[in-house]
Amino acid sequence: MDEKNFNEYNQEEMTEKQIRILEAAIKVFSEKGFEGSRTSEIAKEAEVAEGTIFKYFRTKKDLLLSLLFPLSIKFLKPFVMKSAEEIIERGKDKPPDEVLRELLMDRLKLIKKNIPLIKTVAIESFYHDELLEPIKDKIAPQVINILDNYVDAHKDNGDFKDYDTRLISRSLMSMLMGYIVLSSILPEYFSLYDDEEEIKKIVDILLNGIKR
Amino acid sequence: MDEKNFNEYNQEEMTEKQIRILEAAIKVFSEKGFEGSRTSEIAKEAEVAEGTIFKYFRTKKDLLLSLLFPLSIKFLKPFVMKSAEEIIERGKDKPPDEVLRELLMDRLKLIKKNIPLIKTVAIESFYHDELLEPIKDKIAPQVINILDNYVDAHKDNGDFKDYDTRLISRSLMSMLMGYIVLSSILPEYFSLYDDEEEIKKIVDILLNGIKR
Amino acid sequence: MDEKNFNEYNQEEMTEKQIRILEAAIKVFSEKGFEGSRTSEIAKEAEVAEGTIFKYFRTKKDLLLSLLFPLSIKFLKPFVMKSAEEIIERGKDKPPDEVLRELLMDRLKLIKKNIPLIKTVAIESFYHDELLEPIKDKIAPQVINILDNYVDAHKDNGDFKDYDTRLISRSLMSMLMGYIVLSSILPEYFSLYDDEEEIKKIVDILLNGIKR
Amino acid sequence: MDEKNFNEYNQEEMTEKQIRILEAAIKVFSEKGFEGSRTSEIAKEAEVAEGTIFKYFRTKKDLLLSLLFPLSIKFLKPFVMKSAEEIIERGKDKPPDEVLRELLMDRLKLIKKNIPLIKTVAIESFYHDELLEPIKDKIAPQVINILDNYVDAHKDNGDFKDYDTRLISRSLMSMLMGYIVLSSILPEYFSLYDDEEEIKKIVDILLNGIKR
DNA sequence: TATGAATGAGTCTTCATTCAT
DNA sequence: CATGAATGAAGACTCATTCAT
Repeated sequence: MDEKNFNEYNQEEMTEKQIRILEAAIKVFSEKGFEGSRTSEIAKEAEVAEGTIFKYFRTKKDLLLSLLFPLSIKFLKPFVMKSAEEIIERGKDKPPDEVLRELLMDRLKLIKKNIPLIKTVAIESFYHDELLEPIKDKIAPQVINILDNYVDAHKDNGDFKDYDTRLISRSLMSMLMGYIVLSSILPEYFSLYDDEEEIKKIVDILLNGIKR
Repeated sequence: MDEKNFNEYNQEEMTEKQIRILEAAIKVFSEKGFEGSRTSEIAKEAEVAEGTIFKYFRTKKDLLLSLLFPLSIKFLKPFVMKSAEEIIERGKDKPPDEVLRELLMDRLKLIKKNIPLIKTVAIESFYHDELLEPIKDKIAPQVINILDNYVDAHKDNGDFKDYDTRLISRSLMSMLMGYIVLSSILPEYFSLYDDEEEIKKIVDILLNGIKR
Repeated sequence: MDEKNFNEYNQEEMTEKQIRILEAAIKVFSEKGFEGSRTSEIAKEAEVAEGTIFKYFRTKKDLLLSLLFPLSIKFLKPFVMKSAEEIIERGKDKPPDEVLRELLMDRLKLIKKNIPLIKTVAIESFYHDELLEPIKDKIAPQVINILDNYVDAHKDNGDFKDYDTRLISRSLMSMLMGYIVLSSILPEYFSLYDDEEEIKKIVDILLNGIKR
Repeated sequence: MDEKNFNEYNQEEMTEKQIRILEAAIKVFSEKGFEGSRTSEIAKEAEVAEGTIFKYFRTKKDLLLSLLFPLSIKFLKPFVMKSAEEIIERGKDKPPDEVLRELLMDRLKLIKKNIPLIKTVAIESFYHDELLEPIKDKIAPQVINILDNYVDAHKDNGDFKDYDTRLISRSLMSMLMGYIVLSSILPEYFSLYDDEEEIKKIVDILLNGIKR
């Protein structure tokens, strides 16, 4: 990274070895944290020599910042593709709860497939501004924009109440994140049903509230 | 810590210097992460010699584990004191939305006052089982128990629907956590109103949902 | 060392750098003692970076324990090779005093060439059981066995009196060690003649005693 | 010590606490070596506060050098008192082997009672010239002088052969030291009989040799 | 006089990074 | 390109020594 911003990586010029290193880094970083990880362990995990890492990534920090690339590839791309339009399009002939369930279920699966990557980027962004900035500037806007569009569409067609759009978007994210985080850290307390059932109840509460 | 479990620390046998070190550790750990923090910096922050840290805390890791003590003191004690009974008691002559607002507002203030401590313990518990265990065994049960009691009381008197108690508790936590985390990381997107107003809307959504 | 016992080192798999470190360690340890030595000084003496030491020897203690290898190589191997048989063989056509002189002279030269190594291992074995054990189990038995064989042969052919074999072996060692130690620490008192002459007199006393 | 030479200590101006510290130091030094010993452990052993040690001995090194005082008190004084004259006096009406046995037995007991002190001073004198010098200049001459006198007396009256006096003295020391050191380090090999019997055989060999 | 809390210089050891092969 | 031996700066931790009480 460094001078190049992470978009420049979008060219699929990554060698197989480079990808292996990046994936090893995701694994090790997510298990030990960035500072707690050793380049030697990443090298072993990637089955390359330690020196090879530094052929592709100038520093260990570079390796961390480069995680933004797989993050946007794996996470953002499908997010964007299955975009608001599509969801709303299909939503026209379905009740809003069903659409919302589909949407959250889809995101849940996507997140669960990429927990180590997301966990690492999320946590390390607290400590490294160089990581936080691109998230703020590139990734968050896209995610938020899609959610906002979805919410706006439902507000427009009268499905949702007239809350601030962003408040509703945040509520969706909160409920999904809360489920993922709490049920994974404290499964004995918070892992109640299977994902399908959980999402159903979450959507129910989100739409109708808990008050009788 | 060592052999004693953290409850044994409840005796206020801490010297002023020990407290200063612990507070410096909270500050530095929360800014740099545990592994990224230097004992030299903690010493400077606490205005003690580096060696003094190790008089009180045998290792740097010990210092981390000792954060469980202020966590339970600062965070759990008032949580327990303003207990379910009190809340429900006062709740009898008030509408449930007002009670819930008070409850969340109170927790929000408490959390916001202790962000660095909570952030550190939360994040580092991913990487240090010795930290996770006491949280799972001692702290989480107490917090969850109080919430559950509150929710059960409202279910019993017909205020809340008949969802699984734990699901409702989790929803309360999710919405509060989601607000705190998202509005602090991405304030330009998610810091919408002042805390008072935010809590009001969060409670409104929780109770009544977003569906028109 | 670690799990492997020191015999496994017998493969000459040592790099030149490893040997240089070991020799530097012998020098510095013998001058300052193990605890009084600094790894930084050993590194300088070996002309390697301090970190390099720890590539080959996991800890400073490991470096000490590894001295057993050169000790058995340099000291035991020739001891064993010029073995009892050879000495006795040659002894057949020579008077016993001449043979004993040759034997002690030979050992004296060997010891004097390796004073720093022997001194270090001897002294540090007081303080480190991991060092003492292999000496007791591997090295001492071999040395003693050779001496015993030599003594027994002379007892058998009537040269020596019928003392306990081990008593005679010990007397040989005592007289040699006593000479080496006393004449090196207090040369002004105990360095009387040259080695050749000293050994001659020592053998004379050992064989015939001091009583007129 | 430092400026004062160790004779100045001869004034029995030592407090009970000072003595306790010195004895604790002997114990700990002999078990761990000087550099391997901690002043904290010596303080605990002496049942005084750590700071108290430094009231009496300016530095840890001072504590080591001060061992010369008990060494000369405990070891030299009786050596000198039961002096050559006395031994020779009594020796007049006894055969020389009996006298030698008594002499060595007496020294053996004295040494065995003070092993930790002697071991420490002996070993540390390799590494600290400040310790070696007084030994060379004050202690060794006295011990050697007594031995020499004893040997000379026996040479004069025709008991001993006409070897160099110092050579005979050294042989006595070597045989005694060799027995003590070897039978304590490798008792399974070299601890053959009880002290009385050992000394008898040692004297026998010294006087008459091993040759038939 | 005796204490022991506090100090900080000094130690071993780790680990990201370099570079000759 | 890839390697991995070598580096040395930096870190956690120790411990002799000081000093206020």
